[in-house]
Amino acid sequence: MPELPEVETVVQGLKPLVGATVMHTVVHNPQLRWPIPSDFTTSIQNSVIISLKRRAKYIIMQLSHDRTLIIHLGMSGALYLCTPHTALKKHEHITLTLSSSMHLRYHDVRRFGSFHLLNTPWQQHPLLCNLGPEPLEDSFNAKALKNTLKLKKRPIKAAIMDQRIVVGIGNIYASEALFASNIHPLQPAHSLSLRQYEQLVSHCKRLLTYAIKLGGTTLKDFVNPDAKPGYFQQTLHVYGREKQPCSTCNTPLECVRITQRQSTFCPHCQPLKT
DNA sequence: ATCATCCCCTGATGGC
DNA sequence: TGCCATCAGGGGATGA
Repeated sequence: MPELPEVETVVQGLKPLVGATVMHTVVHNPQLRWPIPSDFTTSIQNSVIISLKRRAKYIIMQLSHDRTLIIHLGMSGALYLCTPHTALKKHEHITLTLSSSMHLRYHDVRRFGSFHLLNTPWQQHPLLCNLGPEPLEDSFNAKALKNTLKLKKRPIKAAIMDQRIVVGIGNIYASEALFASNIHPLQPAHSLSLRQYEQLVSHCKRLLTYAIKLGGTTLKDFVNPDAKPGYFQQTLHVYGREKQPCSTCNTPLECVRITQRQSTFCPHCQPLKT
């Protein structure tokens, strides 16, 4: 599934499209996370792609005439380039024909992704105006995070997966960062020491940076909607490893549900401190 | 205001 | 082999 590093990789891979014009658009299935409005195809026609960037897990495509296309890949979304002759796959919902005569296709099995075409500044959009800091920027640091969460009783794992607290940390990175920091996922956020926040922040940054670096292997395959980074297979210590021995102490890993998400942890290495 | 819970969707998986 | 139930998950909507 696309996490922050994969979205970053997709954005880098789409950079060659800057300068291209959207000649023609076909919406094969408008039923995504939010329905694509019927005027989408005419509204985006003849737009020039000015720039591409990432904010949280959103792809921000700046277009001519002060329009912005915001794409979220949801759980299973993928963007890839192909020729017009490439057969349409089952879950391809949108095709953009570009001036380079290439197709940019959106593929999304579970349709949790979204397309929004804006004519207002994207920073003001309801979905983006309350986002927390980027985890790799200096504004995400131990002191600021501890201050933000000093009165919050919710589990630390729920807090760091909250978009308003910090963006881009999904279930995998939250689980792995907490394991690396020896923090129990149910630990109330306000009860963490500054030292623990320093560990947590630094491991979040380290894991995301490492995954972005490995995203390079995804980059060359990004035309393949089924491409999965080797990162997922290789370096996970707790995610998806319930009942398997801890890589540090061999204690069987345990699993709790936090905000409807599986949260695997080592009961020995990640003690709950009361 | 703050949280936990529900829900959207499909493919993979497991039980029978 | 087929059929059904269960589950995963980002994150907005809902309700306590």
